[in-house]
Amino acid sequence: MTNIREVAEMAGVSVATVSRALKSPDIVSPETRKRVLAAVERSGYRPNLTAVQFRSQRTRNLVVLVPTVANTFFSRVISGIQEAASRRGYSVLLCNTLANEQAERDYATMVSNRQADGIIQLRAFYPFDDHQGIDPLPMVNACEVLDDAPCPRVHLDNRTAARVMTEHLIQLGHRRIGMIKGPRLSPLTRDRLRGYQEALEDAGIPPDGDLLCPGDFSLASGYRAAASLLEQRCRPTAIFCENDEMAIGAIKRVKEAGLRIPEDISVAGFDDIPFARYTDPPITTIAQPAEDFGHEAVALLVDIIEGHEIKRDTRRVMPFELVVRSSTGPAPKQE
Amino acid sequence: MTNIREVAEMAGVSVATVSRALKSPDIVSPETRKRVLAAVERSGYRPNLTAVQFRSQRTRNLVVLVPTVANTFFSRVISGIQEAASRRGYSVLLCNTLANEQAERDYATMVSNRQADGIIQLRAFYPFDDHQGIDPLPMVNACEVLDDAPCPRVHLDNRTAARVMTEHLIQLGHRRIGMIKGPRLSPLTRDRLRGYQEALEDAGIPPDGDLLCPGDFSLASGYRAAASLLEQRCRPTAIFCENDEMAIGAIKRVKEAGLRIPEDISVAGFDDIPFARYTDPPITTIAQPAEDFGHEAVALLVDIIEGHEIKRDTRRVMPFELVVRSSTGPAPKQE
DNA sequence: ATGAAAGCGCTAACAT
DNA sequence: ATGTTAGCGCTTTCAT
Repeated sequence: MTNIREVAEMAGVSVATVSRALKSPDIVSPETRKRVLAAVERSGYRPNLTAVQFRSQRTRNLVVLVPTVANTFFSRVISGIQEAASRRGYSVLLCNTLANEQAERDYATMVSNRQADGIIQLRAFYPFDDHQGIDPLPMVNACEVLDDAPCPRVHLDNRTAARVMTEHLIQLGHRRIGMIKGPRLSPLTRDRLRGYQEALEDAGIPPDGDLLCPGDFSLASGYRAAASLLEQRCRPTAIFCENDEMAIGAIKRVKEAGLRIPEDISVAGFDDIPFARYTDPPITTIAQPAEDFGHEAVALLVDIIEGHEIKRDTRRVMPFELVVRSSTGPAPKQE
Repeated sequence: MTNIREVAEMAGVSVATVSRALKSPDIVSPETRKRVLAAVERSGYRPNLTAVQFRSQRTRNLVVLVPTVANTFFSRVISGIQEAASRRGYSVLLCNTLANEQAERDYATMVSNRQADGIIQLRAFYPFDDHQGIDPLPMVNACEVLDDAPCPRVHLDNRTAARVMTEHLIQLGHRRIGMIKGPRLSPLTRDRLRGYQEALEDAGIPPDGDLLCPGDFSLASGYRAAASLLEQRCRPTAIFCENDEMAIGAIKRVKEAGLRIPEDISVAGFDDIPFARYTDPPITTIAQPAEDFGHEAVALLVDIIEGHEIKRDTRRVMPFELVVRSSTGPAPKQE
C-alpha cells in the first residue's frame, strides 16, 4: 500500500506538499499539483483514513442508534439520516440495538473512544454514563424523545396527533373507542395516550380503563390486544392503534371474529407505513415525514460537532397529517 | 481527554505497562495491574480507538452494503450480521446504497482506506474497481450473488425454490401461472424465472411470455403487474410473485377486480416476511433463514480477514422451506 | 509556494 | 515484570 511519502518521492516534492495538493489544492502551484496528482494516480495512492482520523481528531462518522432497522418507519428515518449525512461529508454507523440499553451504552462509547464524532439516538434512552468530559454533548435525540434529554430533540407532537385521530373517530359517532398502546415506559405511548384521553374528555366521554390494551408495536401484539378488546361484553366500535403494524394485527383478528371493517368496527393506525394502503381495507392513519426527521437530526448534530451554538433544549417539532382511508367509518347504529 | 501517558503518570508506571495491563493483564504483576486499573478508573481514561486502529492496522469494522434497509428480509439479515459480528468483536458499518453502484464503490473504498477490514455485499454487484492490491479480497457476497464474484458467496438455491413453488401450484391444478418478476438484471430474478420455467416444462405446460410481468420488488409494482395480468383475455389462475411485497400488491389488485383468493385465483410470494401471515388471506411463500445468511457471511468474512484459508469459490447454499398458507388453492374448474 | 519537522496516542520490539 | 523507544501516516506549524 502506497503511503504519502512514496507519492512525495515520485512527485519530487515533500509530504507536506502532497497533503496540501490533496486537501487544499488552491494553495499549491498548478504545476506542482499536476505532478502530485499524476503520482497519486500512477501509484494508486489512497490516504490511510485511520491515520487521517487519528491525526485530525475527527472521524466524520455519526453513530445512529435504532431500536430496530426492521421497521418501515425507522428505515425511512435512516434513509433521511444517510442522505443528509453524506451531503455533509459524514458516514453513518448504524447500530441496531434491539432497544437493549447495554448495547446502546456500548455503541455510545464509540463517541468517547473517538470512533465517531456524534450520536443520533432514535429511542428515549440516554446512553452516556455521564458526559465523559464531552461538552457540548454531541448527541441528538429523535423520533422517540426523552423528556429530560440534555440535548436537542426532533419529534412529533404525539399528543396532538393522537388527539386529532381520536377526534376523527368521535366525529364519526364513536363513543367506545379502544386503544392498543405501545410499550409501557415509552414517552411516545404516554403522549399518544394523553391525546386520546383529552379528546374523549373534551367530548364528554367518560374514560374506561377496559378499553386500554397494552401492545409492543408488533403485528402479533396488535392481534392479541384486539382479541382481548373483542371479548368484552360491550365491545368498542373503534380501535385506535399506536402504530400501523398493530393495526394490521388487529384487523386480522377483527375479521376472524366475523366483523366487518369499518361497518361493524373501525380500526385506525399511526405512521402511515407503505403497507397501510395495501391492507383490506386500507388503514386510516397519521403520516409523519420520516425522512425529514433524519434530515433535521443530522443538521442539528453536525452543527453541534462543528461548534455552532446549539441550545441544549432545542426542539424541532415535525408536522403530521391525518390520512383518512377506509378502515374507519361511521359508528354502527345502537342495537 | 485523558491519554495513556497521564494514566501512566498517575499509576507511577510506564505507558507500556498501562497498555499491557489493559490488553494482556496476565503478563503484568497483580499489584501493578491494580494500580493501573485504579488510575484508569479515577481518570475516566478511554483508549483512543482511532490511535489503536491506526497503530494496529486493524479497525475491527465490517462494511455491509445493503440495497435498502427498508426491507423486512434484509433487516433480518442485518440483525444476523450484527449479532455474529459483535460476537467476534467487530462493529458493522451499515450502508444503505439504494442499489446505487457509485455509492457502493464509495463505501468499498472504506476498505482500501483502512476504515474497515472487510465488506459484505448483499447485492449482485462487485464494488471494487480492482483488487487495489488487496489479496485475498476481504469480501463476501450474500443473498443476491454474482455469478462470477471473486469471493465466497452465501445464497439460496433460488432456482430450486422457485421450482418447488411452481410445482406446488401445478399440483393444485394450475396450468396458466403468471409470474411477477424482480428487476430485469438480477441473477436472483433470472434463477427464480428458470426454476419456474423448468417446473412448467416438466409438467408439459408450454411457456407463454404473456404470463411474465416485470416488477421491482415493491408493493406498487406488484399491484401494477397484477393489473396487467388480469387484463388478459385468458387470465392466469395463479400468480407467483418473486417476493411477498409484490404478492401483497397483487392481492390488493385481484380483490379490487372482484376476484376471490384462492377460489378464483391463487397468489404466491417469496421470503415469508412477517406481514405475509397477516394478509387476507395469508400468503403461501418460501421461507428463508434470513439471520443465518448474516451469520454465515460474517463467519466467512472474519475467516478471510484473520488469514484463514478460504477458497474464492466457497459457497454456502442456505435451506428454504415452502410455507403453504391460504392464498393458494385448487385451480378453479374450467368454464 | 514549498520544505522540515513535530507530534497525535498507541503498540511492540528490544533492553534491562 | 517493567521501562525505553521507534514509529505507524498524516497534518500542520514554522521557516524559508
